Amino acid sequence: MEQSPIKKSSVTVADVARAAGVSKATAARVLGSYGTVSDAVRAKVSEAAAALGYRPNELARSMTTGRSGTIGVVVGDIENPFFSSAVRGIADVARLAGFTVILTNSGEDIAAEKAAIRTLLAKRVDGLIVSAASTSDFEHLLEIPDSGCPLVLLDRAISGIEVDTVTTDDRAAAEQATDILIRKGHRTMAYITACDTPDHRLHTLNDLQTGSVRQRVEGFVAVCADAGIAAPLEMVHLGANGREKCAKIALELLQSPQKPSAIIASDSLIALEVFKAVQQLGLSIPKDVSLIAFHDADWTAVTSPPITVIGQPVYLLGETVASLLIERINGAELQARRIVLPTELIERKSVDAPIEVVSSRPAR
Amino acid sequence: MEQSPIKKSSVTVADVARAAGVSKATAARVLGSYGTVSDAVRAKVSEAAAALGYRPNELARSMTTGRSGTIGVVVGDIENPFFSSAVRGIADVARLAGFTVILTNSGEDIAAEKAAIRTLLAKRVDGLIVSAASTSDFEHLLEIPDSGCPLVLLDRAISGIEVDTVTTDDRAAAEQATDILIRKGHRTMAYITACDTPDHRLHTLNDLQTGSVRQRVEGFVAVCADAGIAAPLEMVHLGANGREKCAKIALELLQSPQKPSAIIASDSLIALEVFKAVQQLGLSIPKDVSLIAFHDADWTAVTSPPITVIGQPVYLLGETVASLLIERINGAELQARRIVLPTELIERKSVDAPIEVVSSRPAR
DNA sequence: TTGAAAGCGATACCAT
DNA sequence: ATGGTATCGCTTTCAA
Repeated sequence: MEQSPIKKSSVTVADVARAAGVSKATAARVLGSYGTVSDAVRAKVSEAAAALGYRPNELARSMTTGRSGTIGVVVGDIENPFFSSAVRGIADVARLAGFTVILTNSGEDIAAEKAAIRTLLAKRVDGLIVSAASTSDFEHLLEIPDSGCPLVLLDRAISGIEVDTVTTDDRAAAEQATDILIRKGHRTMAYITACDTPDHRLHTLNDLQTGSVRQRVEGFVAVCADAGIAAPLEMVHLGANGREKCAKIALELLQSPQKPSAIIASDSLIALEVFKAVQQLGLSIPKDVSLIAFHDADWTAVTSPPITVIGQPVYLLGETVASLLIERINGAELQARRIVLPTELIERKSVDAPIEVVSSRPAR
Repeated sequence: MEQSPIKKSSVTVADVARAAGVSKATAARVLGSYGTVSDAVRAKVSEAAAALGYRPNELARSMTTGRSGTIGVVVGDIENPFFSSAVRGIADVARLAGFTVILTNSGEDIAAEKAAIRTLLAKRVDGLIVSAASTSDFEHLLEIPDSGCPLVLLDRAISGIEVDTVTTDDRAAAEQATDILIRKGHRTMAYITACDTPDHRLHTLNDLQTGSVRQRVEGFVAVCADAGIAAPLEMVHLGANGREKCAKIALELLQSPQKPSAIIASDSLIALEVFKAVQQLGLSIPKDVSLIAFHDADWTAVTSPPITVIGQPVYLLGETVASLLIERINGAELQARRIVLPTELIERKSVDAPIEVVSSRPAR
């Protein structure tokens, strides 16, 4: 009496081999498509496998081959369109190369990031892509290549760690944006970011733990300084993570006595909250306040006015980071590569001269 | 002469056991935290493990325990904010329960979906969440529970398959939206969806392969029929997948002699293209055309005018589907549950009466 | 509490 | 071309 093909415990190579009347080794050869087998045997085994409903156990295979066919990805927040787009790029390249993606959200929390990496390493991913939450706390990242697992950094470089890194030219982009604003006559600006410090104030550039933001603020500050604007660091506003906090910051800023005449939003989520706040207060862009946002989110083109943005090749960023990683997995032994993708300032209608130019020249 | 702790091939329980001077079994007990060990031994082993830089091999563990601690997720497109939000919900619940998520994009392609599922099953995921591309081609889905792997359907129910399913009340939502439009006096409407058929035309409701869309169109058609509107099926427009195709459809529709006075967009991506098309043609919402969109994407509140939408609890959808799956993984043996989450019509400013009401009443 | 040994499901090396 | 068998790293009886 034959067993029904639907049995709980799975069918193994041994089962198939028995059914086909060959050795385990031979059955394994055809099922795993390696080695050499005669056509006759191949047919017999395939048939038996189909009849029994054989499904390979990739875990067992991974254990002996040492490759899991999996790459781990750690990002801050998959809900952020920036990351979803990058992840899509990663996933597409990975799939084409025969890899599968394990995705984890760190929520930009360093402890969560560490835990995620530990888990991923335990699952023996063939490689790891991480968008690091901190530029200073990265010992756990160093352990990755040490344990023999290739690592590629996404969007955020870390100077103390020699691995492939793919970023966009954040500094140049920020300089360009700031420059445009200053040329228009802006002197009081605000750079809003989700980054934060314990006391929510920015004392030095070293307080900025997100690599990309650090670069941008450096650019912002440098251009401001060149223009003779005092204390540019004080124009950087931290802690805009999550809708509420973000809205609160935007609202306070726009109602403050030192209301900036222009705002640079460090991502599209922040830009959206700024936009909402402006509407809510009955102000208008760019008359009352100019706005430039990082990330050319799809909706930024349809608002009134459409928003001037720094377009980043996000999908490409994902594709590139995945490609580099896969090269490493396949054994490429080269120096660490640092790829910087260009951005593009897309001028729309959210920037204009400030209403009252507070110039340093004597009035009248 | 001791080996450096940084050796290529990984440190195993056996290595730790040797270093700690205990048996492999004992070392495994403390490293895997199971069984009973004396405190003294535990300390010794832990110490040795730390010194050697031991990292557990989850693959090996999975092979003997039969659990991989992983759940597979198959969605159409992670870049679509609908799915990113749902995936975030899934990932959060999964992480709390100690599971990790393998994410795959099907691109709504049935072959890709099948391949993904095969791979996931081979990797021995503990459970599977899929947003099925087709309501009719689902034999491959049936094999999932047959092979002993719990399956939960996300957002799209399939009548022929008895598994847990979490959806939103698409039909009711569509009825409500359609009703609002008709009450305002609209008779010529357009329902735009990414769904498609070989000839891009909708002959019968059965042509609709996406579960959720099928429900919505049923609602749309039913309410239209109730209102005495002829041939509502012809008001359903297919193939709006991808920016270009989507834009093309919107543009054609808005310039056609039978220009609809109202449009229902089946997701936020479509709504955006419609919005762009309207702007591009110099038309205005809601004067020239009314618009209602499925999915309360964040930006829909800030456009001019803000868009009336059908808010879906997407993150909750993800959380729920993950919770159900995990219950099953933990052995829950109940009948298939079909959970339908409520939606909420959020009225903003994109709906108004049509300019010229083509009524069936005699003119004047 | 601890240890010895038998799997788990594949691959891989060595014969034949 | 095929078969026998050790092996991967861990868990899990079963004894001691």
